[in-house]
Amino acid sequence: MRPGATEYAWGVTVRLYDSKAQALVDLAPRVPGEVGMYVCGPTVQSSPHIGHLRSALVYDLWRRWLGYRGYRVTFVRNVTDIDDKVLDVAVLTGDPERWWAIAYRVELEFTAAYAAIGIQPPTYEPRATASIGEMQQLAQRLIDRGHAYVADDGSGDVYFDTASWQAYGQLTRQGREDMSPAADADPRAKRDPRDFALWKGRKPAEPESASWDSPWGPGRPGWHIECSAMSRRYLGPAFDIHGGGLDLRFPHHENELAQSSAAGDAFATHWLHNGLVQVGGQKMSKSLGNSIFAAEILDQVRPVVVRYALAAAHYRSTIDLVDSSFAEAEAALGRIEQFLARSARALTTGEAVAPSLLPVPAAFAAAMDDDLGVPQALAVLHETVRAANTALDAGNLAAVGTARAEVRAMLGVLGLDPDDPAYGATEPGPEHAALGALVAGLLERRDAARAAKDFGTADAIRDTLTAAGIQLDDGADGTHWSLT
RNA sequence: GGUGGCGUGGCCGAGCGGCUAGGCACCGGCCUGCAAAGCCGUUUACACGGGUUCGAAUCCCGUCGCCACCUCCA
Repeated sequence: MRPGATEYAWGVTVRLYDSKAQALVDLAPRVPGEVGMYVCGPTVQSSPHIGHLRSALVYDLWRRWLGYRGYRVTFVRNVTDIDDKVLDVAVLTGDPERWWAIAYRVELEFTAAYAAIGIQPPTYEPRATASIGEMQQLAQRLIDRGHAYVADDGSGDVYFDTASWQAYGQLTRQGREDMSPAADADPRAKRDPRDFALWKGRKPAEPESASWDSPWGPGRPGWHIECSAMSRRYLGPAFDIHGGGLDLRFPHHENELAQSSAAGDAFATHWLHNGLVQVGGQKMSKSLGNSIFAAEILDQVRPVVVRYALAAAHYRSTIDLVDSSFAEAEAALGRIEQFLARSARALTTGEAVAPSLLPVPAAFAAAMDDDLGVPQALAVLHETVRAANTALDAGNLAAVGTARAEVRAMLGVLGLDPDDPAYGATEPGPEHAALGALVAGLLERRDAARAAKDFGTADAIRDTLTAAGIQLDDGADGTHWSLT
């Protein structure tokens, strides 16, 4: 247990905006000290974009913060690897039977992108295709309870009977009568357009490899029931937090809630919904062609900076990415990194403990406790850095040491420590030593030139190093260099 | 049309009737041979129009605008 953990666990109040209650509420875990959390993962049909990264990041931050607060978090994020969309993409490749190859390739892309920005792997990451039996059981339970029916057209479809569940619409506070029922393009054998598929009977044109035997004939699960079945399997019939993108509230989350409750499960106590990402004031969409894909941005911007940019805004607000967004994140994070480098040089003793085990300032904790107030928490972080820089200039090394520990603790909790191995930080190797020797030689010549007031030569050397991506810092204790 | 959410200075954001949070950026100053880094300081606000009040970003009314969902979507 980390130092001070006793003062954190269970006595503290983490508040969150519960989008079902539509209010800021105290987190009230079902089992004291433990939190079960389910988040809707991606449908692995096409490459991850920055919106996917933001969503995953939001819940990674929640999970890290709850963990810091002493909760044992069981975090489940699924992979929707069987779905209409996946099959549609497979058809385009000309080999629909191998839909699973696409799903797996895309899943690997997601995993790589998540890892790049320091998103920790979930406790469990179930694929939908591995829980088909649970999905069938849930559908059967709903049929038995009179909340679902087998289509009477011989299709093998099973639908949830929205008319049989008076609470339908409770998550998004819509009356069933208000839901525009005319929009159903493919009513099939639904009794009501608002009903939705729990099980989709296999159509002749669909790949054999995408169908499973069931009491209602061969077919595959509907999208909504996948999450109900997987959350139940890994977290139980009742758990604490269900998260997902704002765009999933309806119908996906509404349907999940309806299915699970109608089946007799208590389901999630709290609901979290993260804001979406826009680009230049516009929604990202395929038709506009303005999507920022993860691989693309990670190629252009340091991953830790991408994380900073996406984490800096409050999780419920829309992030509008503009041209300068990442440059601003780079500047803000650079300031912190500069302090880390400066303070490391000044302090002779290294840190003995990992940053994740250090305590954060109370103001930071208070901000995070209040519905994950990362913007305010970052303000505390920057204030700490400024105070520490002042202490550094004053030569107050004890204060610097304390502040540095706090800064590293805050960065650790936010997953923003640039030295974290997740960002590929490695021990300096022989290349670094060789470079250091070369730079040291140049710096000696520059020092000599400066001593002789030959600033033309001194500046030429600095320009050469700058052009090579090496930044100089003339301090009272000599000149230091770093890679920019 | 329905259901939610929201409009605070270049950006992120606090504020919940009075004491004009905070951070990042910008600009100016200090430091420096000059830079860089650091520190200090200043500027730019409460979508609009009414009203209530001694006093409103904060309360009330109206207007405008934006976003999400209602069809697959993080």
